[in-house]
Amino acid sequence: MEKRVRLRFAPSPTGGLHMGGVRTALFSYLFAKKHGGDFVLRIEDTDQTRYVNGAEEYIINALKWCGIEPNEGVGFGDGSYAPYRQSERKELGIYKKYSDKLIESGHAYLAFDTSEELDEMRKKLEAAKVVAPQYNAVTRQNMKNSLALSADEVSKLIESGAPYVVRLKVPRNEEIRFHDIIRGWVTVNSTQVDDKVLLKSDGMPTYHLAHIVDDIEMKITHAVRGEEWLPSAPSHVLIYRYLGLESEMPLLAHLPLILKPDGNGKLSKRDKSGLPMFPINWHDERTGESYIGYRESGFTADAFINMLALLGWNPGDNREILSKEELIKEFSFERVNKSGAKFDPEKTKWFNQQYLRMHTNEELANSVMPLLEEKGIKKDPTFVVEFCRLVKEKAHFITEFYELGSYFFVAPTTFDEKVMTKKWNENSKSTYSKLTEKLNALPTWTIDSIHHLFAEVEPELGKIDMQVVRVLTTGVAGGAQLFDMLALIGKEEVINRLNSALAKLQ
RNA sequence: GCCGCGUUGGUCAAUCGGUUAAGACGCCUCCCUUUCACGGAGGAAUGACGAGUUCGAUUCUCGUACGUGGUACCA
Repeated sequence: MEKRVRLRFAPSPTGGLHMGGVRTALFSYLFAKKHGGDFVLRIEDTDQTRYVNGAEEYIINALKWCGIEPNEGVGFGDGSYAPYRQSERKELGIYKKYSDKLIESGHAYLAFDTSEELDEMRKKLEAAKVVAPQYNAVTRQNMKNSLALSADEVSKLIESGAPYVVRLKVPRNEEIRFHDIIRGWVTVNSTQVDDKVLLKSDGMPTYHLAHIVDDIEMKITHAVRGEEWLPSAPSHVLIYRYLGLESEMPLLAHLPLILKPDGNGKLSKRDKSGLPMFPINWHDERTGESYIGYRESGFTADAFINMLALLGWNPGDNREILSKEELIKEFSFERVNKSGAKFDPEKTKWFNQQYLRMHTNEELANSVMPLLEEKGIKKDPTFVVEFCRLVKEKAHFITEFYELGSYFFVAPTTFDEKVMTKKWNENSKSTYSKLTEKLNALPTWTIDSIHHLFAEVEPELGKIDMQVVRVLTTGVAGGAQLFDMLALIGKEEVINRLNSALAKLQ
């Protein structure tokens, strides 16, 4: 029988979840859903010194907004493998149990070196021109550990209460080969792998031990994480092997990194393109810094998710706009790229624009209404719905709607100079005054009636320049469809605007 | 420094030894439009470099360069 597919997203609550992390969660989620499996949220809070208040809650809320909802885990309801916080799981004694097992089988050992002693060792080795100083098969003989010390000395140290860590005993010069679903076979020589700390002196496991123990205990079938973990994967393979569980090891998938749009390096917390790096607003209590989110920048969650999914993955055909259901249907790790992808702000905006157009005017109005109210604008829903219809074609963000169509609500005080200097002449005032009168005489005020009036009136009044009408009524050279816009603004307001504009102009 | 991973237009990318090397974003031109957009049609722009394997390499191998990640009692 095939094992039930189970994937986990396992962030550490050391800060806001950035978009790279969201993508990792997304890919895991898509794969789990595609195979009718489980998606678990596990919180890896083993480093109490870096714990940030509010980070865990943020992660949960961010996943919720994105629609990447675990069916099991912190914030989403316990399944059969609770608890889902490593700090709580430590109380179960599971990490200790596995670490003891490794010690008993001779694959791990106790190390009493203080951090000062470790620093000293590294300095000494550097001075001796050793390029990569590390705790390993050759250096451990000169350190304070249960392999170098006599049994007597070790038990004395333990009795005296000396703090110690548990380290993995990595063999010398051995080829470690493992398979990655995205990258294929990867081979590393164990000489490059150091004796990783498994259990810290405070009794907390490190990531290396903890995630393996939990993946085993939680029956995880696929371990998905960022490429930055690739170098430590050999250590993890060794742990599974020494535990006698290599054949049950989850399939590994190391995702390519998301890189900065310009220049080099991976995405940082802020980008000069102005686009957010976080899904929703993030305020770091510890540093006092705030970061804007995609949600608050006027992105829709479906657009954000779609954009992220296509950063490092594609469905194999030309489709770029895919719903969550389609993403689930099409997703596979085989189609994930190996190389890092530069984040493209322009394309990101384009994605949101596509989704903006797909949403109905009523849906958009629901999102836009509160934003208008913040500006002190109260309009009835039918007005806002029509406003959305007229503005959405040119908007990239919901938050742009007001800015893009402020003239719907506020009469102009200045008039686009470029247009006016080019198109306004001594005859204009009389022409547009007459036009105003004609408009004022219109018995009905609809898009069609306005349109017709403009067509009819030209032989009599001469050339009417639409852009001039636009500037007189809105002040700006660009904007929504002219007749539709005039219709929505309303007869009285349009006539007022024209009159006051004409009064100001010569 | 060492080790891992990567390298197709400016960016995202398809191709799984044989193509005029798709498509998308952005950019440019034209068309549509009595305004603004949308839309449509075109255009410029690409296999890092060097060897090898092969009848044939973007595709396989090696080297170089470049990029990126790791090198903690952090994840």
